Amino acid sequence: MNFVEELRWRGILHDIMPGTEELLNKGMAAGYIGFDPTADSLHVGSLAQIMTLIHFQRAGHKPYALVGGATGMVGDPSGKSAERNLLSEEVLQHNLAGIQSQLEKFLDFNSGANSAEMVNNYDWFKDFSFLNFIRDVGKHITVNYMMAKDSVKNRINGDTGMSFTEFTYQLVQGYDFYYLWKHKNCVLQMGGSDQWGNIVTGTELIRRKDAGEAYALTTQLIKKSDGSKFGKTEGGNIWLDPQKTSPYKFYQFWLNTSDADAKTYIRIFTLFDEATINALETEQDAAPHLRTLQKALAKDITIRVHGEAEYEKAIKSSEFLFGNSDIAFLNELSDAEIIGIFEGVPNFTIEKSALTAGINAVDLLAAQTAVFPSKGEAKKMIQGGGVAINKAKIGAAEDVYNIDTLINEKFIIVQKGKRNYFLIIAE
RNA sequence: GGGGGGAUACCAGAGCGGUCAAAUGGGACGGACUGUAAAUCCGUUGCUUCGGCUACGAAGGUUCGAAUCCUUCUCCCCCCA
Repeated sequence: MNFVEELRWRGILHDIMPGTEELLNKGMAAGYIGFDPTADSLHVGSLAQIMTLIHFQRAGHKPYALVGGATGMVGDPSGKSAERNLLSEEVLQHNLAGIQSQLEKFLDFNSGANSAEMVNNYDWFKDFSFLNFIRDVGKHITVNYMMAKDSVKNRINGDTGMSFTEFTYQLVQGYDFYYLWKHKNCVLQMGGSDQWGNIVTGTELIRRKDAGEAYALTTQLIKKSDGSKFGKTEGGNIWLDPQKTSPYKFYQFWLNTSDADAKTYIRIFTLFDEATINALETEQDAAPHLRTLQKALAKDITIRVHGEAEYEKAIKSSEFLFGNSDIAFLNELSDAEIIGIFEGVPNFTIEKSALTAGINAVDLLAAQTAVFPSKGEAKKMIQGGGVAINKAKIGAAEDVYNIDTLINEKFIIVQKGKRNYFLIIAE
C-alpha cells in the first residue's frame, strides 16, 4: 500500500500539498521530520511522528530524522502563547544525544537505498553567519508572508508579544528544508498539523530561491476524546526513556486508554493491518470489559519501545498489582522476586528501627517516605478512604504500623488511589 | 510623552476595612458505580507539633484590625501622540 493511503485509512493524515501523492507514487523519495530537543528523551507524543517515518520507510521511501540542534536554540512559537525560554548549549547537546539514540531504535538505518538517516541542523547552521543568512535566506521571504502565519498572528494579537528570535523561527526551519532539498534531495517535509505553516515556508523558500518543487504533509494532532492533553498522567509526561517512565508505567499508560481513544490509537501507534484491527475491534465490542484493544495496543508499543523482556515484566507486575492475588501470595516469593514485581513502582527505603516502636500512618507516608508531600495531604486522603497499606484501607490517620506490618520482614505496599502503588523497603 | 485600567491559590475569576485560608467555574487528586474505560454523583484542593503559622505582584505605612486604604517600586494591558 502506498504511504499516503496508509496514513489515510489509519486516520493519521491531516493535510497534504497537491502533487505529493503523485510524486511519492513515482518511486522512492526522501522525506524528513524534525524533532525538538526540548528534553533529553522523546515522549509518547513524538511517537506519532516516529510512526509516520516508519510508514514512510516501509512504503519504500527514504526517511530522514532531523534533530533540531539549531532550531532548538531558537524556539518554535507554534502553539505557544508565550515566549519560550532558550536552552543552553550544554543542555541542548545532552538532549540531542538522548533523542538521537532513541530514534535509532525505530528506524532501519541499514536497509540499502532507503536506509534511514539522522541529521542535525546545527551542522549547517553553526557556521552560517547572520549576515549571510539574511542575504541568502531572508531576502526571499517577505515579512508580510511571515506575518500571515497563524503562529505569528496569534502571538501578535495576543498579550505577550513575540521576540524577533521567535519570529525568525520559521525562516530557520524553512532553511532546513531548503538545505535537505538541495543537498539530500529531500522533497517532502512531514510533521504535526501545527507545523504546516513552518513547512510551507520551506517549500516557498525552495520555490523562490531555486525554483524548486517540494512538498508538505501533516498529521492529525492527537487528542483524547475528553479533550484533555494526550500523553500526560498524574505523574507528568510519559517518556520513552525507561529511566524517566518505567516500562511498567509505560505499559499502564496505554492499558488505561479509554475505549474511544483505543480505537484511534491502535491505528496510529501500531502497525497492525486493517483486517487485524477490525477483528480486534469486533472482539472489543463483543466483550468490552476484556479490553482487547487496550491490551493489544499496550503490548505492541511496549515491546517496540522497551523490548519483549520488559513487557513480560510489566505484565507480571500488572497482573499482581491489579489481579485478585492477595497479599499472602507475596510471602511465598523471595525478596528478589518481590523487587522484580515492583520494579517500575516508586519505592522508598526506611530504617527498620523506625517501625519497632510503631509509627502512625501519616508519619510513615509523609515524613519517613515521600508518598505524600505533606502530612495534611496524607491525612486528608486517608480520611477520604483513598490510601491502603498491604491492600487494606487505612481506617484513620492515627493507625499505627510496626514490624508486623512488614511482608517478608522487609516490605510494605502502599496504594494511593486504586492505581498508584508504592513500595517501602525497610532495612 | 500624555491619559486610563490591572496584578488574587494550578488556571480563569469574585471579593474592595473585620464574619476571608479567600465565592464561583475549570483543572487536578480521591471516593462510589464499573472493566485499572467513559458518563454520572460525592469529597478534597496553603503548611501545621492542630496552639497557631505563612499567604492576595514587591517593599514600606495608616489602623485595635488590611487582599481590601495610603506611599514608593516592578511588571502587564488599553487609548491618545
